[in-house]
Amino acid sequence: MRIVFMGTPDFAVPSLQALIDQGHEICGVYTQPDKPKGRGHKLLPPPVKELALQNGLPVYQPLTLRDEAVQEELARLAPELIVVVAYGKLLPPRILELPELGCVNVHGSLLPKYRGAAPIQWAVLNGDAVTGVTTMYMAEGMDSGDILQRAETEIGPEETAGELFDRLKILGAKLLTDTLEQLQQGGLTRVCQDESQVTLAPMLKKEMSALDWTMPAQQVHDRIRGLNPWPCAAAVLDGKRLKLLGSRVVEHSGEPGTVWDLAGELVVCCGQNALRITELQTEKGKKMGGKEYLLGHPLSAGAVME
RNA sequence: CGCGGGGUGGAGCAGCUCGGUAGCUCGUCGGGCUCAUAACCCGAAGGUCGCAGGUUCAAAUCCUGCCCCCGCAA
Repeated sequence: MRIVFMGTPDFAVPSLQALIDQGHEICGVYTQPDKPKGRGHKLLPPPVKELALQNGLPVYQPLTLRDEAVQEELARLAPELIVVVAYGKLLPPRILELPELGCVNVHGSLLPKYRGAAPIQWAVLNGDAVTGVTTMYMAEGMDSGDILQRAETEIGPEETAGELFDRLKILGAKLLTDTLEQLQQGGLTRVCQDESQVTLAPMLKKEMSALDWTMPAQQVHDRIRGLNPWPCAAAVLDGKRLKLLGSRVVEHSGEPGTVWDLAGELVVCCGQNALRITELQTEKGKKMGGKEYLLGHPLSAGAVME
C-alpha cells in the first residue's frame, strides 16, 4: 500500500520498521520538528526521523497540520492510508478524510481503557495485571475511533512502565502488521468503542513524583514502577533528593515513612507492609541498589523518608 | 555558549576549602569461634586517586586543557 507514516518517539520506531519490512510504499514520514534536548542545547532529531533517514524516506516536520499549505503537501503525496503511532499532534478532520483507506492508529492500551497520552504508564500505576495494544481507525476525538484489533499481554509484578513500553512497542508493530494484512484482504470488521468503559490516561507530570507513604506498600510499589523511567518516584532522605527506581513489597510494620537498615537492605515502612528499595538514584546521578546506598550513606537513627 | 553535581582498591562513600604516610562501610582471600547464621574475632591481598600538562622540595588536594557519567531545565 501507499502509506504516509506519522510518529515521533521510540515507541513508533518498530511500527515504522514493520511497515518497511512489510514492503509498503512509504511515500512520506511525518514527525515532530527537531527540538533542543539534552544538556547542551543540542537539537536532537526524533527517533522516527533517524530511522526514516536511514531508509531514505522523505521526512516532513511541520509545526502544525492545520496549516493549509501543509495539508496540500500531504494531499499531493496521495497516500492510500495514513498510519499514526504516537505522533503527538491531532489530525484535523480534513486529513482524517484524505486517504481512501482512512487513518489507522496504534495505541498502547486495550481501548476503550486508557485513552490519552500515557496509557502504558497508567496501566502500571493502577496495578493492572493485563494490558495490551489496539489498532483502530482514527476519529476526531482523542483515541475514540473504531477498534480494528487488540492484543493482550500480562504486566509483570515488578515490571516498570519503561520495560512495558519496550514490550508494547514491539507488540504494537506486530499487531499493525497483522491489521494491515487483514485490511488488504478485507477481513476486518470495525467495532465502535463502548463509551461506558472509557477511562483516560493523561500525560504524567513531574509533580506526581512525590510518594504517600501512608498508602499500602503495594500501591506505593505500583507508583514507583509506573513512574519509572519518567518522571520517577522521588523522595528526600537525610536532606537529599533520591529517585526511587525499583522496589519489592516486604512484610514489616512501622510508622509510615520510617527507614530501616534490615540486614543491609533499605526498607521503608508504608501504611500497610513495607517496601524494600531495590534500586535508587542519588543526586549525583548514580544508580545503585539499596544495599550499596547504605554502605556509603549510613542511616541516622529514626530516619524518615519524605 | 541554558544552570548544576560527579569520576578515589571489586561496590558505595570520606578526604580536596587550610598541598606533606590513601581513610570508612561492604565484598574477596586465609585463619578462629559457633549447633547455626545476613553474627562475631584475628590477619591478608587489592588503588597509575578519569586523562594530559603546569606550579611546587612535595599534588587525590592548587592552575589549564580534554574525555566520560549524571541531576535540573526543555
